[in-house]
Amino acid sequence: MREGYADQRVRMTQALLKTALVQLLQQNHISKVSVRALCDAAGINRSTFYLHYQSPYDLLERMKKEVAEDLVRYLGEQDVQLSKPMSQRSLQDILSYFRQKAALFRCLLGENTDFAFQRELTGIAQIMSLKSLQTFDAATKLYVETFAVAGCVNVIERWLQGGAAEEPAHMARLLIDMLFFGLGSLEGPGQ
Amino acid sequence: MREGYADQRVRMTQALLKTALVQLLQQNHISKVSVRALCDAAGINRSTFYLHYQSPYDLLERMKKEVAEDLVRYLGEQDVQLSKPMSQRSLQDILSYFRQKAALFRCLLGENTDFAFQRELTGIAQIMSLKSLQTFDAATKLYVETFAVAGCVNVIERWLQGGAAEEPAHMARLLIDMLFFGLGSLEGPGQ
DNA sequence: ATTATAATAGACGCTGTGTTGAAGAACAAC
DNA sequence: GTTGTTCTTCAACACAGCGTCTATTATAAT
Repeated sequence: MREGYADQRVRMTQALLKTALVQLLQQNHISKVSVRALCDAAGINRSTFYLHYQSPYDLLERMKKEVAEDLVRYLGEQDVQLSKPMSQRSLQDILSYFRQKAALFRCLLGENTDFAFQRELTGIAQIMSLKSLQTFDAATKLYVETFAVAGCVNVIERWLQGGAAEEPAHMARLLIDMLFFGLGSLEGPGQ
Repeated sequence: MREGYADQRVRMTQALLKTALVQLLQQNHISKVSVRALCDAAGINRSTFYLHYQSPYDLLERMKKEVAEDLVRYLGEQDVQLSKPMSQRSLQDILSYFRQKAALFRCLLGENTDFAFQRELTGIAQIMSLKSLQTFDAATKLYVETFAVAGCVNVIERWLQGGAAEEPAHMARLLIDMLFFGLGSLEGPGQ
């Protein structure tokens, strides 16, 4: 069940399938990715696929889960603090991480998958939930979190789709400003 | 091609199919909705379906387009001004409209469809684009719009999923505050 | 080298697809 | 109402992909 314990062949097979899926998702929506095409692209026998996954969806979900876990681990290592006022530095770290794995995130956040990964990220944000929100009632807190995460995730997605041209520091500053001070604080072309 | 010109039978058929799709989307992801099941649920012959649509996806896309057009028409009638500081009153109108058609929007924005409708709404917002953003460079403007629309749409989605319990006025105020003044303005349980 | 396990090839019935042609029913227009 | 048109139905079609299975081969772990 767990990744690290499998034998060499298994890891190879799964890696090939993951790569193939990312590749196919550049062009087709996940719903149009057939087991056949996936296995062809991976150079894997169709029977073998079923030894590991139930469907392309299943594979995609597991990839999301892995990426999410990896992200959480990274955030832990960097000791990123979403609590208290989120520092620009922390956000910048996160953005750098995203840019580093741009192809994967672009795939998982892109239009060819579904909302699920965005929800996954929302969940992460909730776990690390902003301390400053704890004074709100539950309903409001949920709305605020949703607003913040959805806004950020979608901006990040656009940033990645556009090739992540801007520097993480620049994006971090923009996000922080919008988040904490609102559009009102942005009057005029800031910089 | 256009809806209004079709004969009575056509309108009946399409209405039945739309209702059936909304129904099926309560439980299944769009990718799992087969033409067969859709036609069974609608009480329509499978051949007939292909006379009007290419696939369940196609049907869903057209529904989204219709809803979007209807929304734009409504916004026009209400003379909603997203330009200048968006008034709470305008936003409240929009939210009331959403609540009024809650079942449909919940379906179109929910987890069983894809990002497309959210993008559609982003497009609408861009057309009515906030005047106050025109001073920004193109890239920043896109990010700001993305942030604002994604945040709002996702909050609205959660609101609808939860049964739209809060009053539109309350939600409008919350959104306006988050949008223009940021999370910093929300300290403490406001009301 | 032995053993265990993974990957392959090929076949199976099944379900859904998209199209077709002929027959029937409902409609709009007169 | 009758007429001609258009829409819907029904049954059948070849075709794609699915998910499972068995026997066989290949390869990693010990």
